Amino acid sequence: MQEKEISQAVIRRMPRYYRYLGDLLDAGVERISSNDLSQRMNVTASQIRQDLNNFGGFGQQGYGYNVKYLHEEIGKILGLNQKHNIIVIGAGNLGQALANYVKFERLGFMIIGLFDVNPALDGVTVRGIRIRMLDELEAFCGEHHIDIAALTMPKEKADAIANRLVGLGIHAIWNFAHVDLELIDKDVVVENVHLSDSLMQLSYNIVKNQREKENSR
Amino acid sequence: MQEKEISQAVIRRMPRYYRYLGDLLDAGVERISSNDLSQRMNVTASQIRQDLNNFGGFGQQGYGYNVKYLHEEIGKILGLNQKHNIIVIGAGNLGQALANYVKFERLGFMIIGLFDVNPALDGVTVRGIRIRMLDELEAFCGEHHIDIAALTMPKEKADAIANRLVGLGIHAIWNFAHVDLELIDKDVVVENVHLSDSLMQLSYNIVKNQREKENSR
DNA sequence: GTCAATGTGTCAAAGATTTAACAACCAATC
DNA sequence: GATTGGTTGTTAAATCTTTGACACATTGAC
Repeated sequence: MQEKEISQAVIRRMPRYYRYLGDLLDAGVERISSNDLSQRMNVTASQIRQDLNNFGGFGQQGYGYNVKYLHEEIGKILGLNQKHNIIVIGAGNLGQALANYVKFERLGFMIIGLFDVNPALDGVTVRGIRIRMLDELEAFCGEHHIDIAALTMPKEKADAIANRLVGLGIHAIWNFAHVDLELIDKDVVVENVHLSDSLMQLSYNIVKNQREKENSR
Repeated sequence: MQEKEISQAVIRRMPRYYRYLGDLLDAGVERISSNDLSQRMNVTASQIRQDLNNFGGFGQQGYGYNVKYLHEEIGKILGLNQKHNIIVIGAGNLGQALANYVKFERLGFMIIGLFDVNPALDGVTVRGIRIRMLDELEAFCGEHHIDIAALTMPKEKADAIANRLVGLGIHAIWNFAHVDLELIDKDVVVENVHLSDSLMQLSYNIVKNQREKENSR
């Protein structure tokens, strides 16, 4: 039934296309060729055409791509044509930062709940969103349809909470805790944001750069 | 002079090895085989051996890898044997979240400065780090050796600030702003953390999952 | 309406990454 | 100190990804 599995390498590039097309749209550009776009984005035109063709032919020979249409289509591919409700578990700085990020709402990601265990935070609101205690989780999930749970709490508690959420029917986890979640249900979609890993990668490249400079002297 | 370029695909996996080896170390495990590790990490043993061999032979036939030694060596590869000073530009929730993240310090990443343009934040301290106004940037960078600048401010200002930092001699940028930085110096190392992109990837996989479930009914 | 210019979709080649296979080596036991 | 079992480093094959090339459709100028 599946058309054909599309590699995650391709998927990783789609949000970037979406962003560039959005910028072009804002700038009033009506049409664009893969060649023109490739120069702006610093990738090959071939890659752009190949990537887009995974999802069907959005362009027209001799014309290029209609910016508005392509932007919309990529939006659909990424699921941005539907709203996604998010709850954030862990209302510390990071959790609150996510709640304050207005950009997400424009993409259809609505943060509708914040949870924590710290009684000092009970009832505090962040951009109109009330922080609730974790024991209200079950009731809240019963009342609202939740698509995504963002985990921004210490890693020690991540597995337990994640599986509690899975038990409540949540199918997607945006994981900021620095562990690989071990979930009871293998069908749950997990996207990890491991800031330490990102920092270590940066560090590797710094050291590499240093070595290269030393060697070229 | 360069030994051999190591692909970023390999580098991306190194922090994860580092983390697992750290956990094993804490658990008191002395030695581990690529096979055992591969099962814990859910990758192939072949990949582990191949990855590690990019940097030299850390193991011993018939024995495996010494956990402590390998952990240290990967640390060195990732540049964790030296301290890195970080300044954060943008002392909003995200900037403060980074400043509060104690984990980074244990890896040698020291956040020593926070900068913002909001006068209401002037002089406020986060975990002992004083928030400074952006016009103090030049003086601060003159007094301290800065390795990394983390950009957690709105994307509109990112390019200007980034190039100002590059002008001050900073060679690495940890970019949380949702733009591709256009830098005057191509030798600067940039590591992007695009949370929106990550969320869109998650969204794609949610929609994909939905489709698959529908099709299998 | 014709024709040159443009630019996609697609196929094939090149390149990169991952996996499998195995020889060479070490550890541990007897 | 020989022998068995275990495990690496490394080579080769398989797979996946990216790039290049071009047939063919469409546009726009005249």
